[in-house]
Amino acid sequence: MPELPEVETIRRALEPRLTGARFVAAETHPSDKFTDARLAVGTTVTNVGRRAKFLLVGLDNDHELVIHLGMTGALYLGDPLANEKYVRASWELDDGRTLTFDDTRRFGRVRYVRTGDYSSMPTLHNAGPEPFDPSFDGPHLWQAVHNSKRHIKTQLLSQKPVAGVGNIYADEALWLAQVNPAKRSITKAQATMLAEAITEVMESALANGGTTLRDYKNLDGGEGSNQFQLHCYGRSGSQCDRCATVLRLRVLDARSTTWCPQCQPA
DNA sequence: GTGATAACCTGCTCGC
DNA sequence: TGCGAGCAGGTTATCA
Repeated sequence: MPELPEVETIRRALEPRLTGARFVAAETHPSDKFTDARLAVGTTVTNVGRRAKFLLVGLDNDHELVIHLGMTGALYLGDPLANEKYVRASWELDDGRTLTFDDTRRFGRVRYVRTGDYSSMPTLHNAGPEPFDPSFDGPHLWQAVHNSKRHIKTQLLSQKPVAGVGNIYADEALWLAQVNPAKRSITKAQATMLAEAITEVMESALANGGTTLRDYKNLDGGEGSNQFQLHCYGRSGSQCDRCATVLRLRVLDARSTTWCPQCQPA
């Protein structure tokens, strides 16, 4: 499930290889989620950026392709995929290569928008600061969450306090900051610890090339290695690395959530 | 405006 | 072995 570190890993690999290439043809799945991909035909890629979990492919006509990988999306650049069963969009480039968007569950999407106009994508439009942005710190996080009555984890997943956090890194950051995911209010001190934890787990995951649990693949089809560094997510029933208490699992706002009842008291 | 919930999807796991 | 149910989860739409 690509979150910020996974999308950024893909972006870093994609930008030098795709910039300057021209889209000469495109084919898509008939779903409205993907048909925008055809609108890029005839344009040239000027840059590849990222905001939150969205890839932003800049084009030379003042437009962008906005690509969200959803749960199972992956991009490949090179020859067309041998197995086209789950190909949702593919672009033929002027140098003979093919950019392929493969997405088994079809949770991903492709949009063609004016550069910077994300009004049709509310999550992107309203996304908070990046975790590596100097403006993201404890005071900002506390200010963003302290008036809400929602669970702190649910607020993180909303992308509004900070961009790019998904279920894996939300669990990891809350564990690192020793904050219970079901809390509906946190102190300023906890907000500072949580902001630092979010930045730390994101930096670590990025350095490890992302987390591959099931579906995530980088641009070359390889896997990340951050799954070997996880302390909390997916480890329910195992002992906490900090206090040896058995980690618990619950469903919080329809999201599986792992936490340590000792380190992260309610 | 805010919060809660359903829908979208399909491969995988588990129990019978 | 085969079948069905349940689960995984990011974003959007809808309703209260």
